[in-house]
Amino acid sequence: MQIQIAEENYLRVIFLLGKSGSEYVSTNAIADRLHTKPSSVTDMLRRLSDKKLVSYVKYKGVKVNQAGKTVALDTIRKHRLWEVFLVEHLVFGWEEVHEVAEQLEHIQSKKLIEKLDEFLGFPKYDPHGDPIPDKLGQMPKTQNTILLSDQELEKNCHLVGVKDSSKAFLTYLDGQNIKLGSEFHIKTRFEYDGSLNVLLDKKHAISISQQVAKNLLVTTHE
Amino acid sequence: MQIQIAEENYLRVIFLLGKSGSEYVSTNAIADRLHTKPSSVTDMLRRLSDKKLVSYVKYKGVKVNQAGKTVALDTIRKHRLWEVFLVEHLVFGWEEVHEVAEQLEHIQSKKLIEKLDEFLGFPKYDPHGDPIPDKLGQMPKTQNTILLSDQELEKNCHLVGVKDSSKAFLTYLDGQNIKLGSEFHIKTRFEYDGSLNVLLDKKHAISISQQVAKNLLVTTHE
DNA sequence: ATCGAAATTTAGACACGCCTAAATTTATTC
DNA sequence: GAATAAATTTAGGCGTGTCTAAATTTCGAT
Repeated sequence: MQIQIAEENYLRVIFLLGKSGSEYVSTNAIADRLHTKPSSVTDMLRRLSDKKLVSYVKYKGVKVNQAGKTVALDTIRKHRLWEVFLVEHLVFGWEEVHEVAEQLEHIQSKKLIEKLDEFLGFPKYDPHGDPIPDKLGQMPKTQNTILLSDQELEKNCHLVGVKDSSKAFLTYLDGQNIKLGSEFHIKTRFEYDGSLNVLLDKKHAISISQQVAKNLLVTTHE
Repeated sequence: MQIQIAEENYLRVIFLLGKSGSEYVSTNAIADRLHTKPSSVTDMLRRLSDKKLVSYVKYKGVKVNQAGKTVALDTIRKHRLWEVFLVEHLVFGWEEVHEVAEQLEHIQSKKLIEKLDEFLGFPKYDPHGDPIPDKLGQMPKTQNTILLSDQELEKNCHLVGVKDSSKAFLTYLDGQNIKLGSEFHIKTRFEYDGSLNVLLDKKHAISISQQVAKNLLVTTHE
């Protein structure tokens, strides 16, 4: 059974929106994410259901099943490995890679992806800190992380990921000189709006809104 | 006007089969090269003709026109740059790269291809010795080359390209330890069948059939 | 110049993946 | 619990790209 490019895209998104396939995902959520219409999504869900890649319950939602999860993880692996390539070797910014990786992830060649993995030095995380499944679909053990908004005052921690990978958010972080690995040290937390005064990389004193702090994943301990 | 992936493929093949667009190409030739049926080719030629990318004369053949040539050259550029990447950085054999490059060539991102070109060091030739157009569609000046079958006896020359890039031929060359840059020195030419006794890379005495020699492009002088 | 073979095109069909508009189901609110 | 709003599905249609079978055109040989 041949799996089409669009099908791979849907499976990846259903898997991710459904928290690794554990929850049902709504038609509208998928349509938003893929920039298509809900009716198109319904069409595709019927097809994926016919191919036994998802569990689809009309009017309720959809979930990947075992076969669909395998395809989704494989697609995510390819997507994230290409993102690493683009950032580390072609000098793309982390806010630019998603669109291109969305095309590259559909190249069909087992050998290509294994060689790429090797070329990249078997990376465990992509440029946004998201984990890269291995060739068997196993995710690396996730580090102990908390949101910067939940971090205590006067402790050091490092950025290991972002919850929001939108271009807008990543561009904002670029502007503030915040990147993966950056060190944060919270000096003040304002109860009024939850915003923080932070010392970034021991050098820059900056202010961070709660909205932003809730999308930054940092190490729990120094 | 949006150009589809399949259309890019057809244009590339029409351009190449028609000697850089200078000759009309037959429906069957295209069908063979793309592994489709002649009737499918006819359908596509009508579409490409409607889009003014080719000159198509029913029952006679098809030729790329100026607009089509631009698309073809751009596609060839992408195809050959990816081939260089696969061979130089991912350690693919030159006989393996065509299929994968045929997928990669359709990734749409101007920035990607310019960054890739830079990463590769602006190569002028692909792993088969074929020239890579620059971003304006200009081909590098071709070196003075002749076929090994036309080379004189007792002269040194080097392999700079192959006329036949089929997997079968390239695999044969691999087996004989013949690669781009290999040095040839013809010791004997047998008039009977045109086969050659050759000293390869100053080390190996091998015999080469006329059929093979007619597909090897070598430098004219040492 | 004509007959038969080969090449090519036409006709009709189908899978994929998307759309709009209308109908249906589910959720919410009074 | 009936009315309205929101979410979802159905119906019907369209462009892309392929196919098989049948019709047409061109080419080659006598």
